[in-house]
Amino acid sequence: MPELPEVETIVRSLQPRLTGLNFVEALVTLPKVIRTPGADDFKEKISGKKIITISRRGKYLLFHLNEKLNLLVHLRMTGSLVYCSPEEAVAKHTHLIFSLSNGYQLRYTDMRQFGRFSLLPNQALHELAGYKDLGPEPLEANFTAAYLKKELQRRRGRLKPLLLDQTFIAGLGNIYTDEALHRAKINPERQVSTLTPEEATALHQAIGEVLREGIANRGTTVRDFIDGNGQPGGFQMFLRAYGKEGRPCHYCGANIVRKKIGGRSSYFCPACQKN
DNA sequence: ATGACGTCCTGCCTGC
DNA sequence: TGCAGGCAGGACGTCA
Repeated sequence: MPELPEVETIVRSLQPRLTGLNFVEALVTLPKVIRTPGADDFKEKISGKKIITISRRGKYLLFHLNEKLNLLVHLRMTGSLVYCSPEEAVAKHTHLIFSLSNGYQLRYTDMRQFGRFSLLPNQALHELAGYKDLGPEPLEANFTAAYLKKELQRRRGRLKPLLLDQTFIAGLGNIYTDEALHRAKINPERQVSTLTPEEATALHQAIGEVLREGIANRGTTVRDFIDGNGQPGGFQMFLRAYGKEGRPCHYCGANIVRKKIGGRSSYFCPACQKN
């Protein structure tokens, strides 16, 4: 599931391949993946547009095109965007194929069909539900420990669901949230209001660490994730909590447990991360 | 306003 | 062995 480090990895792998190329044509075989405008409009409007650059915001990929247009992509759970030769066999669950001006293709494959594409002018982008209310980027300088402390004070409820809330922090998903909480030694069910300043500082530190290490290792491939060249990531080798049910804790050796919190599987050490 | 829950979707895993 | 059913999960809509 592409979270911030995986999306960043995709951006970095596609950027040198796609910058300066034009979209020639879009072949849409599953129209519902086009969120806005309609699939027909989408195909017509994207044809001939030039890719100026590619960036990331939270878990969104953003293709900046000429004529002030943006192609916004959210890969959700199982989506992938791969740059390849038109001669390569088309993978199962491929729903969208862009032909590029150098003869290559950019293909969108998504087993669960949850991913979505939007083609929007600059202004409409910042009015789009889900995008407009994104919280701060956790690797940007303005996401400080002091900021996190202050924001935690005005929120209620359990910590983990809050960290997954994209309007609170943009880009964290289930994997990196569990890893950050484990490193900070904070229980995912802790009531937000009970966090001490020291814990908030530790959490801030841990979030930065796991995201930076995730990016340095080109993302986490538990099952599906591949980058823009079709290559898996490497951070799964370094996971300490996520998916480690029954395995010894990196810090104390106690068995990692799994528990549903807010409808999501959460992995944590019951000894290090006491509630 | 806020939190909880259902929805989308397919492949994999479990249990009979 | 084969099949049915449950589970996984990000974001968003709906409901309380």
